[in-house]
Amino acid sequence: MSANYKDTLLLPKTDFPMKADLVKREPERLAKWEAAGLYQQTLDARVGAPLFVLHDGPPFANGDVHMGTALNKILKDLVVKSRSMLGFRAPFVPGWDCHGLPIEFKVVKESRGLAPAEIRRRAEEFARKYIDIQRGQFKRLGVLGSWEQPYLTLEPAYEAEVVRAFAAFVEKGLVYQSMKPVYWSTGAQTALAEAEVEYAQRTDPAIYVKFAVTNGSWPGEPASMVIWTTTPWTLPANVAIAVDPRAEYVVGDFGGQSLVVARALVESFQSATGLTLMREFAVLKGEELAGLEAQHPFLPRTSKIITAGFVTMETGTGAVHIAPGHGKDDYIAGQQNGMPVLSPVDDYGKFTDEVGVPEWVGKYVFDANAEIVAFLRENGALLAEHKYTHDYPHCWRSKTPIVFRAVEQFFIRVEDIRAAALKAIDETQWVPTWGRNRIFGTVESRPDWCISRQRTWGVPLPVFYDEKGTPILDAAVARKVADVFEKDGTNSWFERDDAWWANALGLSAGTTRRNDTLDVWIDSGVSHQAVTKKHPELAATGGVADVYLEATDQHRGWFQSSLMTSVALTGHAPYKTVITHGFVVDKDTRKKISKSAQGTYQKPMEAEFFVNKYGADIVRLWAASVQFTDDVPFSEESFTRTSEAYRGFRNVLRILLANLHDFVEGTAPSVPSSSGTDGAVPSSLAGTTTVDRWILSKLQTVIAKCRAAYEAFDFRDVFETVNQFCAVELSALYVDITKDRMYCDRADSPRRRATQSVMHACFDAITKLLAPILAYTADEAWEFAGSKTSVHIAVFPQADATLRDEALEAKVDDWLNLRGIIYQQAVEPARQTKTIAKSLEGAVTLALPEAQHAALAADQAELEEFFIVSELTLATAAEPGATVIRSGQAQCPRCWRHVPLTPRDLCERCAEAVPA
RNA sequence: GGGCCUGUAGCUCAGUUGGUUAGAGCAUGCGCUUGAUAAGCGCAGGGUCACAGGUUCGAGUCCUGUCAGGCCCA
Repeated sequence: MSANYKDTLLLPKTDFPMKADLVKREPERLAKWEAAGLYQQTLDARVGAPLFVLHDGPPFANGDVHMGTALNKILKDLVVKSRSMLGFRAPFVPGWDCHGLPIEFKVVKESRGLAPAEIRRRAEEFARKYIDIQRGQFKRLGVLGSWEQPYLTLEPAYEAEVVRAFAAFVEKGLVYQSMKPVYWSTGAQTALAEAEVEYAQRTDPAIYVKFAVTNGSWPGEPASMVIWTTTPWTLPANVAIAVDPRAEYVVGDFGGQSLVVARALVESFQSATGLTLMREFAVLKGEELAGLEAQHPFLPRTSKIITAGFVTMETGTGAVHIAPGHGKDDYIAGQQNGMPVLSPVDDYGKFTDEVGVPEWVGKYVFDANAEIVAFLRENGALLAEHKYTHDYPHCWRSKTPIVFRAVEQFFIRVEDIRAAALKAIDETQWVPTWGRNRIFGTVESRPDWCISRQRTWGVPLPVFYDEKGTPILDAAVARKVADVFEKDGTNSWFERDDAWWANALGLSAGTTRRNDTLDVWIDSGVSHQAVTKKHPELAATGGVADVYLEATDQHRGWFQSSLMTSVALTGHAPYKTVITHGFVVDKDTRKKISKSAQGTYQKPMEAEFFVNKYGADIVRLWAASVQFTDDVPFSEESFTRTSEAYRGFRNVLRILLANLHDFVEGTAPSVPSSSGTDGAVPSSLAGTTTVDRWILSKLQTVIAKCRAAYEAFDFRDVFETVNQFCAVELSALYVDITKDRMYCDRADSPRRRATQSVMHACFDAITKLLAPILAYTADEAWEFAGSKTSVHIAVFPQADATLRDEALEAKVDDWLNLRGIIYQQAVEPARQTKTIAKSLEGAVTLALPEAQHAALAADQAELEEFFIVSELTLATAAEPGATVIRSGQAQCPRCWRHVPLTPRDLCERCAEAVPA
């Protein structure tokens, strides 16, 4: 009888393609989602459910989405989708940070000499272009959200909220004005950002100048401190001299003068000045000098000697001239020591009358250098002068040398809110936990927040000045400005004149305004007010989001700016939980792959490149498989590996679907679906065998673990858990073991139907548990399973405790150990010697200790199936062991098992399954 | 230079309060199957747990230092 029994088998059957073809299929599915309004459906499906809000930190609207940005957005999407499937109503309103220097810089670079309003129009155009590009790329990654109504920091309503927040800061007395040095272009009469500074070689006079100490008390008095500087023009602003507290300073007779010079620089000092150290009067530590005062060489005041960490022993004398109005380090040192900030220089780089020497007033500072040097020489304060060539910052537009110049800035008084901010930090949950220390440290030590910028592309600083130039810090005025902005946009600030504004706001004639803008960190920092509190679907949070999720650099950035503004406005943090992730780093070097390194980095790093090559689900699976709290290793190899794991998931879903091709839910005489949506009533486990109940028990653990992992934002654990379950429990064991019954049993045999019920439960659970991660593939499988609605509106299954059976799991663990023994000791060696080709051809003898032997005897038939062998003989022995021979029985031509055959030459089971 | 953090098989990661031959998945090699077939199954190899000290009867696990890397400051 050579009938082809293959046609009588119930082989797996499905149209779910083995080849994913994600690059082609994902866009089609995305189009379907959009047409059906899937995002809105996910919300509509949770009407009345508790609200969960992840508030989006706005990415900057320039450039393409690179892998770091993609990681961030995918992680957010994993949080949102999983919270939704955990039963929450989880709206996601994405946003963009639109103002700021990088955009202004690009716009101005393309076309110079534009009026402010024109710069702003072009900047907005630029921002909107990239918002569209990024929006498309984020959507393509499978991120669901309110993409058509995002929040943009350039929208009038948003800008108005920024100004209202400023008004509230003013009202609470947190805002004050003070001087601070900035890069200043005398050629363009504007402040510059660091990005607008370029370095060029320049030769300046380097001079050694002495300051006579007025109150020292050591041998060799009276002595003079000696400073070295390459910017003589900053000497009129000198208020202090900084020394290294731990360095040694020599008080000595240098060619007849008593001078103080750092020990380490005595030699270079001697050769530069020609003054020889004849005698040492004393040696002092820098810290011992602190507190002394020295006479300014040409102004009627003294300089205080202070200590500072930035003093080096590379050049000069170890004593550094400090002019807080002309340098960053100087400014900080001045602040720490309560020094005034002097800046006797005007917009054009000319000395003002504050300079203190009438002849110099009106002189361009770089021209004044020579006069100052000459003056010092005449007065005996100059010890030496030489030419010094160095890289000096220049204005990228006017090519003129830059001056550091203090200008009026506005600050938020951090001290007044620091304690409340620190308290708010401890009331927040930080993931990972060390995030708390990170932000606590920065908030604890941060200086006052400088919130004004001399920039064009930003929210105008709503401050007016009276005729004397005194700023009018008035909350009510600022609120009126906000109302105008909300109605007419912020360009009105630049397009209308002072008279219009004075009139509109009821200020006295002659009131003026300036073109300062607010720090962009204020923009995004008040999003908890402008977005979380205002968007209708988020409003119930009251401005406190459940989660903020950004990269670790945001501890000093957005996490902090949001915290400070929220504490200032409301007294509490704007978030309950803050999650941080690391940066994407090169797998081989472990060095970061940053957006700014894009130009020099040779390998591709735009998300689009990988999405178009591997598919969004591969990128998502990659994001879910890494420990995101650390830096995330990245390489193209990551994607080939991830693709392998993906295939594993896909093939398991496929074989389950294929085995369920003739399954009708509810007709089976056995187990419940573990679906949490349909409230399936657990029925009996009739028809099931040990292996069915085992996989069901395991499945409950998988469900419980994954739910807990999602709750803890541990997506990697979900990945590992489901991967392990699919690869080992399902693919290598359950599906393999049940092939015989699935293919060969009568279609409606209780055993086969029970198996299908179990497989259905597995498919249902795995598809849902994977849905947040494999957003496209899970939905595709769900559709092939016959669902009319998206898997993304489903909820996760609940673990069913009644299906958990630890004793049974322990029993199967024993079986698995025996399976290992059989394959290692018997089957594999027999294959090597070609005794048998596959395990089903074998007759195995398994020898066991007495007790174990007894325990197994009752399960003889199930064990043959479990081990996938035709015959199993149990024997006793001291140690477990196994042997195999080729089965002597004839092979059933249908199921290929070696078992006794009926007269029809089929085994008994097959004879029953195939009509005669 | 300071603060916070990271360093376990080729890759991605587990390793509970320090305790027997350090695990998993994937990848690799060999073999089987051809009724999940551009799939599936089995077996095997692979780690001086960054390095060096220290505490301990015993350390991947605790302490100190070094090196490499990251973020934020200076």
